[in-house]
Amino acid sequence: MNERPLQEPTLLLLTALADEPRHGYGLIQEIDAISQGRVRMRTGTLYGALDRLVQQGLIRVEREEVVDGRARKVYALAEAGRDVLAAETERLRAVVAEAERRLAARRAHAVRPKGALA
Amino acid sequence: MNERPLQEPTLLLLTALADEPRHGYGLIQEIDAISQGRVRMRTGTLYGALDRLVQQGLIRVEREEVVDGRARKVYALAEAGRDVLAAETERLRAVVAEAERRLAARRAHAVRPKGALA
DNA sequence: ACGCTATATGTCGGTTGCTGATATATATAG
DNA sequence: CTATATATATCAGCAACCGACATATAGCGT
Repeated sequence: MNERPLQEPTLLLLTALADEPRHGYGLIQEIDAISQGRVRMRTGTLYGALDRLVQQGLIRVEREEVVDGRARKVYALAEAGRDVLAAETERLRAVVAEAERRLAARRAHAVRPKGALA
Repeated sequence: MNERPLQEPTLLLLTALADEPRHGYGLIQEIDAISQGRVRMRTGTLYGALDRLVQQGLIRVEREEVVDGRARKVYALAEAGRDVLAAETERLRAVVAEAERRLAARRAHAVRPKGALA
């Protein structure tokens, strides 16, 4: 089992699956929405990651269907994936809070860029 | 310029430098503290990342000193690094909030593992 | 009929960042 | 004189991501 922290594309994938099952292409659009257009999931990342996550038991193939003549694979978050996502978000939340605290509480060490005025 | 999202070791490095300058080995201990012992930064990751971040202009070598006969390099967060860290934390905070919202608002689609009883 | 865009899945080479191991050196404690 | 803590550094290997390409159907405009 891989205990390494999730990279962002993977984190977003699990997040996009957290409320309901979706198919690959739908995930691209969903992630685009979640990130307010800042992250465009590439298909190379997507389908590789989906296979990997199924392999790891974090998600599973819910069903395969054909809609408007186009084949779809619908993925759902598995229990293990839900646990991992919950743990990961909690950890990240702590890191984010710490970073913001430090950014606010920075010292006089603070960098003064050459061109900056008082 | 690399616009890819930061991985966690890098995020923690910038966070650890956000309040005041520190030297390499001090960063290992600081990150250990920040993450409540959950992340042990390896030297292989550390010194590689420090070089890379200097190269990218996110941090800089503040000074070199000798304390108790041991040489140190003290790194400080640069303006660019501060900006990146601020942007990154803000983005992560949104993702974390979204993930938690979805985890809470999950549907009846919820996974029922094979062995589970009612 | 033809081309373009959106939908939909997939492969593959290359790059990047992290891991784990190894190396080097000084100071302190036992 | 050995072990541990402090301190920096390199390198092979690996896993995940990126970008480009491939394939196919549906629908819309011209």
